[in-house]
Amino acid sequence: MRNNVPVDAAGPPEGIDFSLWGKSEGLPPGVRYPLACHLLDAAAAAEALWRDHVSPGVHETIAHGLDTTVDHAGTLIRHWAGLHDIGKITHGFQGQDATAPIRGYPAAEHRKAHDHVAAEWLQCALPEYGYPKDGRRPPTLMVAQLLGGHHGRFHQHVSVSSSAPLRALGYPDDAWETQRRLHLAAVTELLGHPAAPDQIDGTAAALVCGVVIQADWLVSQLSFIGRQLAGGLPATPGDLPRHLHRAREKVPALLGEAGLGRPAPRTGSFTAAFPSIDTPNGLQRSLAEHLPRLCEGPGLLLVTAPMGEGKTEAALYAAEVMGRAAGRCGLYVALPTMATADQMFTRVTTYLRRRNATPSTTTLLHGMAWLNPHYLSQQDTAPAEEQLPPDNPGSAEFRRLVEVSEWLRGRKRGLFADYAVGTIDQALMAALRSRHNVVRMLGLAGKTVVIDEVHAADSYMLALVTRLLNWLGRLQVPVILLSATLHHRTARTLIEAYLKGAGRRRNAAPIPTVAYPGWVYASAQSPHPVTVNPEPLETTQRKPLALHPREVSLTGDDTTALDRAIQEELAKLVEQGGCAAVIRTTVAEAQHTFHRIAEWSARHARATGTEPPEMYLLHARFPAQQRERVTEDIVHRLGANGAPNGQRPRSAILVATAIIEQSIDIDVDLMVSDLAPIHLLLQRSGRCWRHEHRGILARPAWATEPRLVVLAPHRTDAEDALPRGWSHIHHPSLLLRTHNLLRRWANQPVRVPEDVQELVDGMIDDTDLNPDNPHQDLDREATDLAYRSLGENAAIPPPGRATRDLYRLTDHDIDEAQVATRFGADTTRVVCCYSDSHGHRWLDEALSEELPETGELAHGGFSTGQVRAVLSRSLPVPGRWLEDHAEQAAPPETWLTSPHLCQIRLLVHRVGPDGSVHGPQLGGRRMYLDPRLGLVVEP
DNA sequence: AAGAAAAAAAAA
Repeated sequence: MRNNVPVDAAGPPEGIDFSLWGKSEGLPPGVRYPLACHLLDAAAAAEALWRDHVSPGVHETIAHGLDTTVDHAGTLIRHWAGLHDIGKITHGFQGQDATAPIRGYPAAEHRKAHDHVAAEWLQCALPEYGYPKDGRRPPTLMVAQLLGGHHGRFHQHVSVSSSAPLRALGYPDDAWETQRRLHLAAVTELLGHPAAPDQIDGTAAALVCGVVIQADWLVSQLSFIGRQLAGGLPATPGDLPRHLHRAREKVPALLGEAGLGRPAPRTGSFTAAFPSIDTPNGLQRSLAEHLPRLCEGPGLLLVTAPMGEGKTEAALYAAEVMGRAAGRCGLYVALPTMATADQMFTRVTTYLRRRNATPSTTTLLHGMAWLNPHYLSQQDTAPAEEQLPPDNPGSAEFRRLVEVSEWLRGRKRGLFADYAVGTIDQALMAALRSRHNVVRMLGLAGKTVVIDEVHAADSYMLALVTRLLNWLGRLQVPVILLSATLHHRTARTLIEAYLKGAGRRRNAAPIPTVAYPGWVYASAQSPHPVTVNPEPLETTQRKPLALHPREVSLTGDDTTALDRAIQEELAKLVEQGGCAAVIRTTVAEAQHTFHRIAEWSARHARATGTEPPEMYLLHARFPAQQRERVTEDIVHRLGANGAPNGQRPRSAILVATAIIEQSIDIDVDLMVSDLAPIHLLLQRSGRCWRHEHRGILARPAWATEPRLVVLAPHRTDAEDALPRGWSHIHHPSLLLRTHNLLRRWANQPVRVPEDVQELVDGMIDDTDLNPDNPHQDLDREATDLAYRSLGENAAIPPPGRATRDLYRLTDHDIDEAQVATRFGADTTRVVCCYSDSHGHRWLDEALSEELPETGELAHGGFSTGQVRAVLSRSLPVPGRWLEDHAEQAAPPETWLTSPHLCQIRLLVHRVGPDGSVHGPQLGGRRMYLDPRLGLVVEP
């Protein structure tokens, strides 16, 4: 470390110009907040964040990356935070405020954004303060770049080889330059001129940038600046120490209001964490017995087990053990969908409430979180809350312990809460080359990251998960992965990515194969031992599953044979009672089958003198509210609670798309499904006799075993036996392979979980499964590879390559649309509205509720109620459908001002004077919102 | 030509 800091220790230098401002927006006319004050505020905030908020484990990681002690790292970070806006001392920036002309400074052409100026100027100025500019990882470059990135995007290094580099870059030796140097000197002096580090690791620099941004966001709040202004501003440089002192006094309260604390470790046994579980099951016992001994620092835990084996509780317990061992006691639970995230939020908050005696913050993170009634801020309190029992997440008492500050509800800040639950996308955005990704990475760094249902990720998303694990391993963040079915190679790839980030050598011993069901624990600390559960896991006894392929013609306009096949499977149900689900591949097929089965079952019931079965239809193309209602209904009638309460129908048939594959807790006596890849079929079969082990259901006599009938084509050798649309949903290679696999297993019941891994691995690896179409397998592999490389391209580079240059973390020489957490998601949300003969538009067919065209809030803004009324009727359609019909589908112009409404499009239905309804014709498609079927599309 | 489900998008 160097110590040649050229600053006079006698006090801050004279001549600082307090009319140079740092903040003016939102302040009263003519009032501007001096830059020097803002810089010291940010330094004070960074200091407090480091002291009171950053996790002990993150302290270590950053200090290690700066090759110094935790204390010295803190001094450096507060110093750097105090320099972040130094680029505002330019004619370009100061001239922005037209109300105050600049006096005594030369004009300049120079118009670079102030963050860019910081990056350039500091690169030249820091060496005078002892920052090395040569070597493998010159700290000068790293610090300049990380401060230049405080708006969320990094700038490229400039080459500064000329003898007068600053002049060459457009910073001549003028009054501006004098002020920049004075500010730099004053801030450095006031913050104790810490010695420059010898080297800086890029991943640590990324986290430090996150801290600087967090500090800047905190002290840029108008309420805080207002308080600082009210306390009086410094008049001379001699007043600056007092300003810093005042900022230091105020900042802890600022962190408190924002909800930024440090979660306390949760300690105790499994039974203490889950008092409602009398006897932990095999998985939970195994982890409780072995994990505490294995965890001596950070690591990765992968758990593979079928649904219903208590994986969530096991993960929450493991997170306590692993978080404590790694000094990161926060928690992020990531799920594949918004619906599953909502459910998990309730479970996790209930658990945390039991585990935390002191108030803590928990956020729910996804695009529609604000619609969740359990996730309200203190401001919009539900009036009925007082009557709720204290255990209900909506109750006042509950919220006192699980609180969310307004600040944490702001964009991109939710991961700074102690605990968070949300979509996997929210975690993946930390690993995307998108703006402010370092803010998210910092949020994750202080937590144990749990990713539930990893199997739900496609190859694009898996590439992003892999890169994220790479970084989390490097940053020593504990990770827990949960999966129902996972190809063994995928499991290995994920573990390797984490360990590689943690520094594992390529030639290290191979990762042992994961047994199913089972768990693997990989230590992030050298020599990176990997442990597989020592004894086989005891699992819930399940009856073997009969997987029965039923071959029938699936192509062509005539569906008689197909309809009849389904009817034959369901005949006994109609006659004797029972519940079944039929899963079709496309929405149109589900609508068609629903229609046919409803007609037939009514007829057949009449003929046999029984009650017709209740019919349900579920797919994504229903208005949101209706979809939710149907879902609730199904779970209520066919779920675990229906049986004991007498809610289970005598007979019922649910027709659905793959939408019921995830997150719907129902139990059917029989399932019929279109052909799909085996891991998805197994996932679906999880709803067959799901609650059998609880012994709460009386099965009809015809249902002697859990049975999944798979509707498959006659032939297994050619693609044209499959309906054309299917190939866009599942690769034909996987469908034909699965079909052959099913034929092989047709007379042999599938034991769950024992046979699952063999089936899942076999579908991909067995060379005999698709002998006639080698080109098809190649095509699938090529497609997978393409998706994977698209994911890798959208992701930040691996931590090793980021160590020398942060630019690649956020550069935008790739298309914005390519930087997404999901690939090819071209979805538009539409609302079906109804236009009467006068051209008035309504939200309902009965013309009783108007389409909101003007906002009812003060400045024409739309109220939550109005937004909710529209969004609750919205449904997703492929964007392509609306492509050439912008005008026809255009929403009211006033919607463009609302971030929630501006993306919504309209499907205008005309209502005639006689009440007849006509849906819109968009190009070759006629659409109509059918009250029973959802959005029907006719070609 | 044709299509499950899934998420997100404003910061100082």
